[in-house]
This record gives sequence, C-alpha cells and structure tokens, in this order.
Amino acid sequence: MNLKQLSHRLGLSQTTVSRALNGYPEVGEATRQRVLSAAARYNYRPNSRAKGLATGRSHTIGHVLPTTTRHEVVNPIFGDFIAGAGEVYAANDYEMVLSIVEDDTEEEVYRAFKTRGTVDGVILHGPKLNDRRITLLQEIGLPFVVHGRASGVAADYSWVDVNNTSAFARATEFLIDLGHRRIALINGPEEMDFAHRRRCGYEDGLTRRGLPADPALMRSDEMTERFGYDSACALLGAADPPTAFLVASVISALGVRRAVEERGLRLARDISVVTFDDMLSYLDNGGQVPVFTATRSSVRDAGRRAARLLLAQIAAPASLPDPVLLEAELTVGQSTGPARPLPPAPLTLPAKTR
Amino acid sequence: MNLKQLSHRLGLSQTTVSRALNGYPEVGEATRQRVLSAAARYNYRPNSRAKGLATGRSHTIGHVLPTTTRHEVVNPIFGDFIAGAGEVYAANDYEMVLSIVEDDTEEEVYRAFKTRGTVDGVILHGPKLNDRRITLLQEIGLPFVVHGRASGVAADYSWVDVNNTSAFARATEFLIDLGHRRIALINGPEEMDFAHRRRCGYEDGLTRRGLPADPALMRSDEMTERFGYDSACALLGAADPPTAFLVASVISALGVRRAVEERGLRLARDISVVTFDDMLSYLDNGGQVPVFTATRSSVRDAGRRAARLLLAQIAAPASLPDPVLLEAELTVGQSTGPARPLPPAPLTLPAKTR
DNA sequence: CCCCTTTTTCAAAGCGGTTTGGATCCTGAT
DNA sequence: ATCAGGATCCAAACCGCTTTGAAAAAGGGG
Repeated sequence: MNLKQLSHRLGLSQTTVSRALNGYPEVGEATRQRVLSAAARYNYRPNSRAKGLATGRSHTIGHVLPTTTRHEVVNPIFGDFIAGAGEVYAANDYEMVLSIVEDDTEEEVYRAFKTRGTVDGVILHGPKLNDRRITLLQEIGLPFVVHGRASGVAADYSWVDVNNTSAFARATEFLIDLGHRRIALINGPEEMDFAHRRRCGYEDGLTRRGLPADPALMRSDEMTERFGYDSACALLGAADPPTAFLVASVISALGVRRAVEERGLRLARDISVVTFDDMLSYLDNGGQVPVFTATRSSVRDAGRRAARLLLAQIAAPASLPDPVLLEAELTVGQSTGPARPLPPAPLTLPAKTR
Repeated sequence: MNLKQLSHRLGLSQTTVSRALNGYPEVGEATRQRVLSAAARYNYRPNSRAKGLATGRSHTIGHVLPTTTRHEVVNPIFGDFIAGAGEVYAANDYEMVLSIVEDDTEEEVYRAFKTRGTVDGVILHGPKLNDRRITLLQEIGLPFVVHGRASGVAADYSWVDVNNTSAFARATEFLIDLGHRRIALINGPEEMDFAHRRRCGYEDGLTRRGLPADPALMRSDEMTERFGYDSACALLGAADPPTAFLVASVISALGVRRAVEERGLRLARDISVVTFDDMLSYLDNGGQVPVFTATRSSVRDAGRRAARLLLAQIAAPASLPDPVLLEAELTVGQSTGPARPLPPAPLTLPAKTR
C-alpha cells in the first residue's frame, strides 16, 4: 500500500493525503481524521527511501566503529553508549546505521556517508590525540558530535565528554590521602584522548600532593582483563611495588584484582584499587556498597546526550557548537583502604635481582 | 555531483553512464573507462536513496537489539557479533541499521522495516523458547537469519547456533571425570533458548554418568559479574556446597572466581570452574594456557556466518533454509583440577543451622 | 446576491537513480 | 551497393514521496 493507492481509495489527491499525514495546517480537520484512520486501517507507512529522496534527508545517524587495528578489540563501551543513543533516536523517529570499519578506510566511509546521503550526521567514537577526523568532518560538511574530545584539535565542535582529568586527579588525591605513595596507573592506550587526559589527571594529583610521577608505575594498553592482570603481576613483582592501583576500566580492574588475590593479598587491606566505571549494564559495580571504589559516569547517559545534541544540530544547522562536560562522581567502595605502614616484605633480596 | 551532471559533463546519456558504472555489457569498453575515470575524478557516488527507490532494495540489513526489560542489560555479546557481521556487510556493500527497542515494541519495528522498506532482511538476536518473532517474520515476509534457535518453534528457518547442549554435556562429563560430584550450574536467563539448551546439556551430562540433577545447584539470571558472585557466594555458603561450577559466561565466571578467592579458596585446587567462552575481544581468555577451562566458540565468527547466510538468502530468495550448527571446543585451562577427596570442612555444625 | 478572502484540494514538477524499448552506427556477408 | 545483425547509445517512463503554484470551494461582508 503506497501513497497513490491510499489516496485513490480515499478519493483524495496524494498532496492532501501527504499533508494530512504530516500534520500540515492546510487540510480540513474532518479529512485529516479520515486520512489518519484509513492509513491506520490499511497499515500504511511511507516508504523511507522515497521520503528521503523527496526531502533530501535520511533521518538516519551514522556511527562508525573503528576496529582497533592493534588487537581487533571491539570497544566494550559501545553497546551501552549506543543503547542510550538509540533511545533518543527511537523517540525522534531516527534510524541508526553502524559501520564497522578498519581504521584506514574510515575517512572513505565518512565521504561516502556524505555524498551518498546515507546519513544526516554522525557520532564520532574514540577520538585520538590530534584526531584528523574532526577537521575532516568539518571539511566534508557532515554534522557530527564527538563522544569525547581531541586534545590538539583547535577547531570548535560539539562534544560530550567526562572530565577525565579531574576525575583521575581526584582519585589520585583520594589514594594519597589514604596514605598511599606508590600508586600505579593502569591506563588505556595512550593515543586515545581519554587515556591521555586520565594520565594528566593522575599526574596532576601527584604533583598537587608533592609526589613525583614514576614512569615505572604507568602502563597503558587495550583495556582487557588480561592487560589488567599482566600489568598488576609485573608491578607487584617488581622492586618497590605499588600499594594502590588507579585503573581506567572495570574490566582491567577485574584483572588487577585477580593478580592481587592470586598473591594471597586482599583488596582494600593490602592493595587499594580505584577504577573508572562506565556503569556498563553487565558489569554492575553498584549495590549498596560498590565493589570497586570508582570514579563513575554513565556511558549510556553520554550516549543519550550526544544523540540529543546531534539531532538538535541537524534541526538547526546554524547553531553554535555545544560542548557538554560531565563530571564523574567518586564513589567509595570495598576496594580501597589506608596504606599499610609496612607492606608484607617478600622473602627475596631487594637489590641485585635486577 | 549527481548522475545527470556527470553524464552531461561526459556528453553521454544517464542511461549509458549508469550502465557503465554498474558493469552492464551494452556499453563500449572505451566509454566505460572514460566514465569510470570521470566518476573517480568528480568523486561521484550514486545517492543510495535514489538507487534504492529505483531498484526496490535498500542494501541494508537490520539488527534489532531488544533491551532486556528486566535489568536493562545490553547484551555484551552484541559488540563482537556485530563486528563479525559488519565485516561481511562492508565487503558486500551492505549497510547495517540498528534498532534498540523495548521488548514490547519489537514487533512494530519489524513491520515498519518491511512496509517502509528500510531493510532487505534482519538478523534476529537472542531467541527465546517458543519465540513468536520467528513466525512473525515469516508472516511479514522479511528474510531473516536467527543467531541461535528457538526450541518449540516448528517452522523451518535459517539459523547459526552453537551446539550448546553438547558443549555443556561434555563440560559436565569432563568435570565428573575429574571426580566432581556436586557441580553447580550458573546459567543465563531460563527463557533464553541458549540457556535452556545449556541446562539440558548439563543434565544430560549428569544422567549419562548416573548422577542426579539437584535443582539447588542451579541458578539462572542475567549473566553479570555480580550474578556470578552472588550465586557462588550463596552456593558455597550452603550445606553440601559444590566443588565445581559450570558457568554460562566469562563475565559471570569472573564473579564466581571472586567469590571463590574471597573465601581463601583457590581455583582448580579447591574449586573447579568451566565457563562458556564467546571469545569476546576484551575478555581474552587465550594465551598459551587459558585462564578458564572453557567450551568456546567465537561469537564474532557466528556474526560473520549469519551475515553471509542472510545475504545469500536475499540474493536467492527461493533458497531453502540453511541452518549452521557450530561445535564449541573444550579447552582446558587453569581453572579446573581433580576434586579434592575432602573439601576443607568449615568450622560450623553441618546440620541444624538450616 | 455578488465579490473578495480564506480554506481546502489538486495537478504536476521535482528528488536521483534504473530500466525498457528504440534508434543509430558499424561490421561483414551477399 | 545492400542488408542483416550486433554493438552502442539514448529518450522517456518509473520508483514513492514532497512541495509548488493554481484552482475550486466555502465563508463573510456589503
């Protein structure tokens, strides 16, 4: 059932039926009702391609998910972010298209989006330092909102980001105030902007309390469970081990915990862990007393906000860039405690072992 | 730059240019080259909506992701599955649209997909027992492939599934052969088909070895880390606790491990754990010796296969349903070992305490 | 009752492609 | 030279919707 057939059944022109359905004022209330009920009865829905062709807009938002070439890791954050964004799209009759793309063809995807008219705008995921995609999208003239930011990119653009710096600065100071002096940082990949900012925050926290930043205590890589485990093993086995860990992801934090407990140590009592918690639905850290002390901020909520921002921008193309900075809250859980005066000395010679 | 402009620049008709670009034979080789290079120079790409309108096909596959109403959990499997499917779509010039949808409006989404012509086919996620969506999609006449199967649905359809039953039967027998007699099952939600089948496999394994199935040892819910932890705590704290756990997801298995180690017990030595491992990229269980003994099967690969199946079906609509049953492999890791003759007796009175 | 506004409705022209049914131009065979 | 037939190319119709510009109908005032 298409518009022509429907209007024919009603004895009306396509024009009138179309207008009735789209809520234009120049159609009589009586006819509008007649049209509406007929459309419902015949289960009529306008063909989206035809509509798009006529209006020039696709009512579709593109999400490009680059597969990190290094490890083929699919961003675990993605599901929840997209769930948030999807809510907003659904409520506004927008469609979402997803491109999984190898890093190097990403530019081509954006260009195709624009020239083929596949989408009305895109959400940019996983911005890196000096991310070229931002200026690229501006050149292309495709409306976009970034989930995160890109240090080093001067351009003005809309983004939704957590205050990673302040979050990790606070977390670091929190640990220092508990008496910790050797605090390890288990970070995400350094080329990612969020990871960069978190490290800055960590270093800020240290310097504000007058502590030096020791490169030997910092690790950074894809935030898998295994990475958390391996890093913690290495650090705990080294000379002058940390008494606390600041971790960029709950998944890695699970790995850190494994390493800690495998050594017969106890979280909070022997080793403190603070993690960044994106509040992923399947990794609920909640309950009355959170498992991990965490700086947390809902990535799902970020998805909602980013989507809303983008839709607003598409509706009013002349509008100014609108950055949103979310503050993470620091919630105390069961993984932190005061530094022990004397960490249990391993029965090995400290020096010489290299 | 659209077709009209391009053909005008070339001094050719739209027909010829279109045919040259789409590889039809009735155009001279010389002109074809001329067209091709002009298209490249002017960066021409056909508008996808116009093309879709004309051809009647959208070159788009729909994925509907129902948010589990119960806990608002976003399926953590989803990211990797879609990464696999996306590879195939990208290679075949297909687009992927994603609908995040509350359970009860899912039917409406499929109907809209069909009548609006948004997609050429859909992949069905998370089939439940007697899932109504399958017959619905057949009624609607939308090509589809199911990731998983639906017990109780008689219809013939294409699906890609792991042999959950045999996987969990083998895992159970494996544990029994190690001497375990009390084996707990930490399963996914029972209404999900895969969870149902895993329980069947578990029970099969037990009966084949002449052991009874004890309902007190079975738990089932959303497969979060917390659920694994809570379940393991409850079971380990009860009278006659299990010596082994069969877990439906690595995420829950992490929770089980936490509960185990928190009690001062050691994996493999005191408590054995076998988990189903979907080989999610951020939960790498790999390495030379896997952390968890696991029945494993790549969900990413399943995504690839499902996508290929669907594209083939769309290309040849008359083709017969094509089910694909993947076998999970049982890989032995560091989380299993022989049952200890005498589990460390807790210092409490066994009876009376209820 | 007529004329002028305001409502309400319509025919037709796009939107940017594909595809049908011819037309034109070359060949080589007769 | 003529003609069949294949190789090329083209004009126009069509896909299903929106939207412009105009016409028809209805309402209101004198």
